[in-house]
Amino acid sequence: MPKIVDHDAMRTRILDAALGCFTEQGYHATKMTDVARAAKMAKGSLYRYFDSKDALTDALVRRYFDAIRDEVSSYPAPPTLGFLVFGLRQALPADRLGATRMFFDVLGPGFAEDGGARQAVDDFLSWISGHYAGHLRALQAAGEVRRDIDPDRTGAAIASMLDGLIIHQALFARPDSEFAGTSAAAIALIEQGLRPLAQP
Amino acid sequence: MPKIVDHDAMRTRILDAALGCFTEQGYHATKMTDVARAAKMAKGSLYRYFDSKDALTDALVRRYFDAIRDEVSSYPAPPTLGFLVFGLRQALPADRLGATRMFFDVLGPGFAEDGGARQAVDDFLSWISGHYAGHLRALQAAGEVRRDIDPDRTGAAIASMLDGLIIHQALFARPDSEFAGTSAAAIALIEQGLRPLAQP
DNA sequence: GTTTTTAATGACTTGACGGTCATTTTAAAT
DNA sequence: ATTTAAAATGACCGTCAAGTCATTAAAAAC
Repeated sequence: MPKIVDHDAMRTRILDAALGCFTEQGYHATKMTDVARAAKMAKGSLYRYFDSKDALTDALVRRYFDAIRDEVSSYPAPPTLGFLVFGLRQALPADRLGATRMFFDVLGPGFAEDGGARQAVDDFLSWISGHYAGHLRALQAAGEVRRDIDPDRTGAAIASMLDGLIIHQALFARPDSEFAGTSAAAIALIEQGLRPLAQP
Repeated sequence: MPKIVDHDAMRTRILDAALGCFTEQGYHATKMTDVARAAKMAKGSLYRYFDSKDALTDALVRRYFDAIRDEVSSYPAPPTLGFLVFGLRQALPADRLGATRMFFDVLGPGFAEDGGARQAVDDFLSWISGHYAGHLRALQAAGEVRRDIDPDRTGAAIASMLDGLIIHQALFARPDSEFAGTSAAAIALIEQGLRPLAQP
């Protein structure tokens, strides 16, 4: 007899609306009222699905990184250094900049709290570092990558360095051509750094 | 006849107090009352020296980066690749992490505004990128760095990549030993990437 | 010591937004 | 068509902090 709705679908609808608002106007500039309007419902309804703005944000951040992880996981392991480098280039897409700026916005003021959104990003970074490390290890075995690098440390280094490029572009938007040049230089540096010295 | 105070000294005193508060409690958790207490004055007095919390923050960020710029400018140009790399290592100090976290905190919500604090950081990044580019150009001439890299793009890439390391450590504090390992791997990658190929 | 002008003060005003809840609406079941 | 329990609503509340301003304190000049 009662009215029944699809709880999960509702949460998805709200998260989609929130992502749109946050990306367009920024996280702090977005009021719960805005999210409600974007999701075509009243503010009060939001609170049936998320306990607070923080809870909503946590769910959003987690969903975002889970999706990237799933996608990246589905790629085959790179058989050569060239393929690895190709993959790194793909990790610097223009369409991730809006979300990156948003995370900057979200995480800043939240640095006091330990759980929540920050943890989700932290988890992802640990994962991607390990992911790169695995590739590096395999490529070392194949003679495609210098033997004298530490795969774990270098994997973490690559993750942080690429994120540095993304963050800077997200916050200090340069012309696309300039960003492309900077990215290319960074990738070239990493590629040369990984390449084994030619045997005389 | 009127009472006179040293306006600049007063601003410095307030900025020092604000830096302490922001670093310790975070930017958003710090209220103007807190800054006033730390500076040993009443809240109303702050507003004689800074029009708003934003204005205070802008001045603080600008002062911080100007100081780094002055310091870095005073170093002699690196005569070899080894010296350049040594300098890059110095650019990853543990004592900059608190401030970095704070800037993250400040810049996030402010991404809507264009002037102000963000501009100050932007200016600094442009400057440091150019600074590295100058070193790279000189070292290319000296045969210490590969000729086939673009100094400007690579300078910008190095600045962003190092900042990535700093930001990650600031936000997701890893044990010092781990950060040291990741940094070392990153620097090694950059060094190998810059080094000219050995002539057979 | 008196005057005069600027500096300092902190209680108060103001605006804003996250979250609540009494009321109304909806739809499933019979 | 009626019942009924859950869902939706949005006006309202409480909180909180930035910024103001009438008043008081300070010190320079004489």
